[in-house]
Amino acid sequence: MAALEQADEALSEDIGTRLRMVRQIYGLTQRELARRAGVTNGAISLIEQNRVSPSISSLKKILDGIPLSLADFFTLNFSPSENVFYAASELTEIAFGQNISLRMVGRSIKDRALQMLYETYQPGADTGEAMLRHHGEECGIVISGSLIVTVGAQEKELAAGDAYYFRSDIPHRFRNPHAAPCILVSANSPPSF
Amino acid sequence: MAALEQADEALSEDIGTRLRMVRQIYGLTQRELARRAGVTNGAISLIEQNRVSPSISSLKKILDGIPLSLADFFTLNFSPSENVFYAASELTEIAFGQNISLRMVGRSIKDRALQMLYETYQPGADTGEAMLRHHGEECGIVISGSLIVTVGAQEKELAAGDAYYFRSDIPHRFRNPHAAPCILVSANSPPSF
DNA sequence: ACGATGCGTTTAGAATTATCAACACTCTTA
DNA sequence: TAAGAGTGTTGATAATTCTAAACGCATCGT
Repeated sequence: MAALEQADEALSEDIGTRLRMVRQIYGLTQRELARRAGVTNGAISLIEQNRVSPSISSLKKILDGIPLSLADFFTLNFSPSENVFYAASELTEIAFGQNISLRMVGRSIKDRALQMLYETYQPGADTGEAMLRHHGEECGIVISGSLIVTVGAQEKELAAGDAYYFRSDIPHRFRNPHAAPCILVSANSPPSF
Repeated sequence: MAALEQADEALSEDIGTRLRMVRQIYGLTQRELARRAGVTNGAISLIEQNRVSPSISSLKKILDGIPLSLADFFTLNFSPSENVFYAASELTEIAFGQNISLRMVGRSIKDRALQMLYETYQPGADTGEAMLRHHGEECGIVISGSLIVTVGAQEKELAAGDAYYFRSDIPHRFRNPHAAPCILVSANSPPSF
């Protein structure tokens, strides 16, 4: 995990760091990767420390053990800045009215295809009669409390554990007429904000 | 020129053939590339014959002499199947109403995006021996007169109706050594000015 | 015809990289 | 705490790659 803290500027030409990152991202030890690739663990150690510059054939053998192509190895962005895990406190809050809290997962990620929100609807919260519409698709699942969801002509009260999935360009609305708050986790693609 | 006839299936893992193709496409000899890269011509010869598997450091030094990044070297498609030259008869006609004829250059080329220029080359005009290079792709078609076009190691005299399409970072040159002016319609992407 | 020039290839030896086995270190577990 | 299995690192040696200089073969100009 420690190596994942490395700066990503190193990735461009620092083959050793790049290999180490890739290996760790794939959850392999030097010995396990060496065994799969048919090379020695020492060789991988030396390469990762940039004490040698591997031949293409060696590097290819190693990457085959992951497996990963040479093109992908040099092309892909293995930057650790794209975190996998986010603590609850790391979700970024997005203002949306007074009674509604939207907390986004992985706000800093660029060029993504998916957006996930942790939504809290206080009693009386309502996205409004002027139904929401945008491109893409979205889905969600109610965690606690209950919520009335309107999609086009359909309307349903969803309780904890219930879920939905619809095309976002169908007009939709969320409201919580109950005394208890409602918590919902939703995802939509592509991101709407 | 002969090596350009190689099949493109060879490109995937055959580093030697891939290097030779790239070198020839860029119009360099083994010795010239070796001089630029700071390696010996013998090394390049051995690599191109796949008699050795170069170290990353060596390969990088060589590619720096072109110049070309490792990522591009493994990623880019240098397949000769993407023709550079198209005879007038090879332009594909696209129907567009009754009075309009559209003749497209390089119909088979995928994933492109470009913009177009109308160019006139007076007698003696020459973009110069210090070959042009920039990012993107460009193509063109000669309207009247004729023009000598050099792209990497390839050179051809294009007459009215003939055309070209190539990646702009391959050094290129246009000249009109004739007595009559030459009119050319060209397109490039992204726009260089 | 001829030498001069330029091309890719080849070979012996210097330089670099990979292997094998041992080492130091951190965990886990008895 | 001590044994055992896990990890990454290191040193001597074997294997591979790179260099330097020559070779054979074309092409060009005189």
